[in-house]
Amino acid sequence: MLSKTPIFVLVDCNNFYASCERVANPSLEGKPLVVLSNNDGIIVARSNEVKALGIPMGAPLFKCKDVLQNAGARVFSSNYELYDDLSGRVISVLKTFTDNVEVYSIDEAFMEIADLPVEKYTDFGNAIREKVKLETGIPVSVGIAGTKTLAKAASELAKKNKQYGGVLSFVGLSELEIDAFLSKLPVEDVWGIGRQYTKLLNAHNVTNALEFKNLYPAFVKKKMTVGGLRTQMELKGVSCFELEMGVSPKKGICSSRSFGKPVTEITGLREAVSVYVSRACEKLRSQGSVAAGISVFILTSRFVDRQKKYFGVRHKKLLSYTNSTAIFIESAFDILARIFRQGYLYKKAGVFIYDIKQDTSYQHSLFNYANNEKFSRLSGLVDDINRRHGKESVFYASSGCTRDWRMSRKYLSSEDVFGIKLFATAK
DNA sequence: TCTGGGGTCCTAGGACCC
DNA sequence: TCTGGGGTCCTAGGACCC
Repeated sequence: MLSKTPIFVLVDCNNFYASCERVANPSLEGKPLVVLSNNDGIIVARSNEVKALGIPMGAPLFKCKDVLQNAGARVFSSNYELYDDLSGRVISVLKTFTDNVEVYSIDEAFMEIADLPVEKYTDFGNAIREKVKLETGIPVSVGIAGTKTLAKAASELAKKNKQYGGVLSFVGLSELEIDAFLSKLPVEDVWGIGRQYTKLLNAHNVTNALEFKNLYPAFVKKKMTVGGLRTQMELKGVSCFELEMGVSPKKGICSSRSFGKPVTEITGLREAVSVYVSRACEKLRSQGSVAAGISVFILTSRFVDRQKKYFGVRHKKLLSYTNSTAIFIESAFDILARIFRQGYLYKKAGVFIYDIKQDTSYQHSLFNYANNEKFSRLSGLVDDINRRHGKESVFYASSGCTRDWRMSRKYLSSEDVFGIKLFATAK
C-alpha cells in the first residue's frame, strides 16, 4: 500500500557546529567539545560527551570553564564559514533523494515524499542518514510522519533514544501507537512550545506531548492563540504547515553585535553602526529590495547596576525607498547623535532596516533623494568588488580601520580556549 | 574579567474614517 | 452635544524558532 497523503521527512544534524569541527579535524572524534557564540560568550553547541556532563545549552563560558577543563574538553569560537559550507553539502545530498527540500535552518531540512509503500519509510530514513554521513561526515537524525510537527517529534525521539538507530517513522502506525510515542516526549520538546507556554502548560498538569494533544482546543486557542491550535492539530495528524521551498525576501533586516570591549565614546559607536548599516544594506540589495525605515539601538551590559544601565533606540522613516548604504549611514548617524549619552559603557549596538519592498514595486517619491540613483549604483559596484575580492575589500571610511571594539573570536580553529594547539581548519 | 544573533507570526489597542 | 457601529491601518509587545 502506498501512503495516501504527503509524508514529511525531517532531517536534523546532530550537534551541528560541534560535528562540523570534527569533520574539519577528525582527531576531535570522541572527545568532549563545545562551540561558543559570537564574542565567545555562551555555549551554543555541545558534543554528546559535554551534554552528559550536564552543561546546558546557552551556558556562559565563564561559569563552566572549570568543569570543561577537568573533563579535557575542547572549546572553540564559532566558525560560520565552515558551518555554512558543510550545511550546503548536506542539503546537496538531500536533493539527490527528492527536489522537495525545504531548508529550514542551517542544520535542519524538511523533505516531502508521497509515493513509497508505508513500510519503506524507515529504510528511506536510514538511506538518507547513511549517505549524508558518508558524503559529508555529519551525523543526522531523521523523523518521518504525516505532519511537520509529528516529523519533528519523531526526530527528537530518534535523537534521544539510541535504540531507534537515529531514524523514527510514524508512517503506517495507528493513532494509539503514535500516542504511545507522544507520551514519551516532554511537552517543551514539541515544536512551537517554548519556555512561557511550557510554564503555563505545566501549571495545568500538562507535561508531555500526548497530554497537550488531548487538551480542550478552546483552552489552547484562548491561551496560545491560533499558533498553539495549529500545533495541536498537527499532533492529531492534521497537516497545517506546508513545505516551503522558495526563499522569501526578509521583511526586516537586523545587524548587531556585542563589542569585544566596552565603548564609551561616540566615535567608536559611529564606526560600529557604520559597519552594521553596510552589512544590512548589502543583505537588502542581495535580495533585490529597497527600504524606507531604519532603527538604531545602543545599550550597556545587562549585568551592571541599574544606574549604569542604558538602552537607547530611535526609529526614522526615510523620505523615499532606497538601498543605498550612504543614505542609510547618514540617517543612522542622525539617530545615533540623538540617542547617545555620555558616561556609559556601551556593550552592544545594532541597526534594523524595515519597511522593505521589492525593488520594482516602489513608487518614486516627489521628495526622492537627489542622488538616490547615483548612490544605488555606487553601492552595487561596492558589492561587486567585495564579492570578487573578498569581504570588505572596499568599505566606507566611517566604518574605521582600527575597530578595537570588534567582537572577539579568540579560539578559531588553531588553538582552543585552553591553549591546546590544533591543526588549521580545513576549508 | 567573561552572559549571542537574526528572524517569524500573532494580538491588542489606538488612530482614523464613514 | 451626545449617541453608535464597523472597518482599516499601523505599531508595540510577546510568543516562538534555530
